[in-house]
Amino acid sequence: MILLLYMMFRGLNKISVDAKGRVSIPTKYRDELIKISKNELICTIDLDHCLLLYPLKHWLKIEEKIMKLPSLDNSSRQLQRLLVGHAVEIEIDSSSRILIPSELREFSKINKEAMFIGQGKRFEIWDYFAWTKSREKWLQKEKFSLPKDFEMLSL
Amino acid sequence: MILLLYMMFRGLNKISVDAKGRVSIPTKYRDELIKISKNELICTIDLDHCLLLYPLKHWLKIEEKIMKLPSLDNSSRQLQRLLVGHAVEIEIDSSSRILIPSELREFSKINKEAMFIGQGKRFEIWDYFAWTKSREKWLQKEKFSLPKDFEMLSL
DNA sequence: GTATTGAAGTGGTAAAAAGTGGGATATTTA
DNA sequence: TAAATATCCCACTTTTTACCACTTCAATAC
Repeated sequence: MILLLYMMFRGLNKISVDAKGRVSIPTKYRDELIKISKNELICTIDLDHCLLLYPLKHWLKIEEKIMKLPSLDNSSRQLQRLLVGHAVEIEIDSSSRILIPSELREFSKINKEAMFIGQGKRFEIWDYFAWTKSREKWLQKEKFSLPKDFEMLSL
Repeated sequence: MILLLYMMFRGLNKISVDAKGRVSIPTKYRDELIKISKNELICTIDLDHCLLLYPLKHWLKIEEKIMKLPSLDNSSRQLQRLLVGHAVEIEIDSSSRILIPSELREFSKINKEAMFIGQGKRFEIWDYFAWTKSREKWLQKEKFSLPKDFEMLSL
């Protein structure tokens, strides 16, 4: 694997979920993920009904931002309840698997097959079917409406 | 559990309420909660019809802020009556349970099943059904409108 | 092509821990 | 003092977790 100073996760893997809700971390991420997270991970939900997997250290920065939002503002409270409210500490077991808590599995509809997606400093975990269906939708690109500042984004 | 200098509570647990109105504190929070609160807790109501559970020490700061609001302002008086007016001291019993006062149970519609949610320095306790219903609503994310400064919040 | 080795993936079991309910005792309140 | 409520303690059930073992796949050597 190519080594970088600031490691970014990328790419996607189809993975299977066993009866207890365990998924094994794709091999190519294992060593790096354990190293940078010290096996302290946070899993939480995303507004798009998938799950987010963060190294704890990185999560804490996000959590801090979220919890500083004003307590009497409705949207802020909602975001706090959704993201922080669902955040669970998890760790990689001796077989390089993580156990996805049943609440999060239920929320994300993850059942037997999932998609594990590198997204920079975090991963997303999708129910496989939900992933393919969502992707189709995203590819109808007329539905894109990027914030103003990014309309000229050069890819 | 992962130890931090400034511990934040996060995550959620479904808990059952027994006939006496007791709920057991999820294990992962117990030690930390007893430690930082010295088993002096305050339970009060939230504007969203759930309950709030604070370590006394932290509650006192909030109470002070609320009571400093101008007495002749209607909203302030309302907030004072609601939050300070409903605040009750409670403690964790020898079985790591708390007894939710019947008035608060009644207010929050908490009956047999509840959701216990970590929210930074405090917890929220919801009736299970009310929680799931509210969550659905929050997830319709087009309804989100965060304060200006946070619109570009990078997760 | 086949055998061997090792790593990775998968599934299961058993021990431990946590959650739950209920009875008995104590305390408060009317 | 009686009734209602709160508290403590024990026991049962369910869930969780750690550990083990088997299968499958891939790479290498013969």
